[in-house]
Amino acid sequence: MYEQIKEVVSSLINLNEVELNYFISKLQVKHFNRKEIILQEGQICRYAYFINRGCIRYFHNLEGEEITAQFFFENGWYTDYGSYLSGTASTQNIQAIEKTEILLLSKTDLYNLYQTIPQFEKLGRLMAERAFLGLRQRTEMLTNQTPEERYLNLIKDRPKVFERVPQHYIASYLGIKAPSLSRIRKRIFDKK
Amino acid sequence: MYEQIKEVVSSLINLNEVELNYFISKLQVKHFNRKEIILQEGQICRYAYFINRGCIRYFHNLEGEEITAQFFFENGWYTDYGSYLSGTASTQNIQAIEKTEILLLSKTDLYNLYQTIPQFEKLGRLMAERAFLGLRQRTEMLTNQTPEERYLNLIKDRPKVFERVPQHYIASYLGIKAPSLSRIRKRIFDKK
DNA sequence: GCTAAACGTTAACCCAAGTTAAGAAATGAA
DNA sequence: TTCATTTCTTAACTTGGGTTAACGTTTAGC
Repeated sequence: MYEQIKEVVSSLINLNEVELNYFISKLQVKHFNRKEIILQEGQICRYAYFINRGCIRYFHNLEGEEITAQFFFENGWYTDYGSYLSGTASTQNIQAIEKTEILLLSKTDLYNLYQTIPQFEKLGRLMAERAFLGLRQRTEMLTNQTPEERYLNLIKDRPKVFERVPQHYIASYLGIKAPSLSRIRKRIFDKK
Repeated sequence: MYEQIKEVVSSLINLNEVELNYFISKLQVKHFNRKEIILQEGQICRYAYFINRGCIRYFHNLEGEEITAQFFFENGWYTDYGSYLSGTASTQNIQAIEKTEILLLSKTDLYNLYQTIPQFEKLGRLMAERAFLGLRQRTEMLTNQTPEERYLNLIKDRPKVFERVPQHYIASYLGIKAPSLSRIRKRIFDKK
C-alpha cells in the first residue's frame, strides 16, 4: 500500500527509515468511486493528496458548465494550492474519474513535519514550485497554441489521458467544446 | 528616491531603521527609455525589480509575434519568477513602456538578506505567493471569460492600463488581435 | 445480461475572431 | 513645429469554434 509513496518521497528528499515510517504513519487512506467528489468547491483544502491508484480531475463551475483544469494519475502529490496558500475557499472541485485510492496528509501534520524534520521543508518547496510551473505550462498552452495544437501536444505528451479520461472532459481541458474536439479529430484523421 | 520602496516593504514586513537602510544600500538604480529592453528572453533572471516610476510589460515571441503577458506600474516588485525559481533561461522579455526608473536587487543580495534578516524570508514568500496567485488570476481570466468580458473587466479593475499602455499591447494581453479589440470597443460603444 | 445513463459524432446554422491592407489620427523626437 | 513613426480604426473576406439537437454506441452497475 505504501510502496509507491515511499519511492516517490525518497526520490525527492533524503529520509532515514525512522523518519520515513513516521511520515507514513501520518497518512490516511480513502477510497472514492467513479465521479465521487473528493473536495468540493467552496471548502477549504486542508489536505495534500497522493494518488495510489486511479485518476482524478480538477474542475470548477462556470454558469452551470463544468470547466476541467487538470487531470492527475497515480504517484503524484496534489492539493488545491491556491486554497492551501491563502487559506481561502477552494475554487476547484476535485473528483475521481475512476475508482481511486488516495492517501491524505493533513496540513497540520505536514506543518508539524516541517518543524520536526527539516527535509520536509524541501518537499513543501518542491510541491509549491511544481504547482507554479504546472500552472504556467497550462497558461502558456492556452495563450500560445490553437485548439488543434493543444490537442496534438496533449496526445504527444500525455497519451494516457486519452485512454482514461472521457472526451468531453478533455475538450473542456483544451478550452473547447465537445463537438469541436470531434471536428478536430476528424480533420486530423482526414489529413492522414 | 527610496521613499516609495521603504513604504512598500514596511507595509509587508517589520524592519527596524538599521535593517531598512541596510536593505536600501543593496539597491541599484537603473533608467530605461521607452521600448528599451530590461530583460531579454533567454537570459537568466538574476534580479528582482522594483518600479519607482514608469511602466513595464512582459512579453514573449511566438512565431514572430509579440505576446504580452502582463503590465506593471509604480510601486510593485517583479521578477521572472519562473526563471528565478528554476534558474533556467527566462521565457519572457521585460520592456519599458514609458521612461522608467527601476531599483534592482540581485538574487545574491536577496539570498544574503534571507540569511541575515529572517523577516526577508517572509518577503520572499509573499512575493512567491503573489506570483502564483497573479498567474492563477490570469489563467482563470483566459479560461473563464470571453474576450469581451476580459476587456470590460480590465477597464473596471485596472483602468490605468488604458491610459498608459498602447492598445495593441492590451489586445495581445487579452488574447486577441488589435482589430478585434477595436471591434469590441465599437460594439460596446454602439450598445450604449 | 439488461437497461439506463453516459458518451461520441455529426449536421446546420450562427457568430466572433483572424488576416490583410489601407488610410487616418496621434505621438515622439529632433 | 515638423516629420517620421507609431498607433488605431475600418473594411472585406476567411476560418473555425459555439450551439443545438439528433442519433448511434458504449459502458456502468444492478
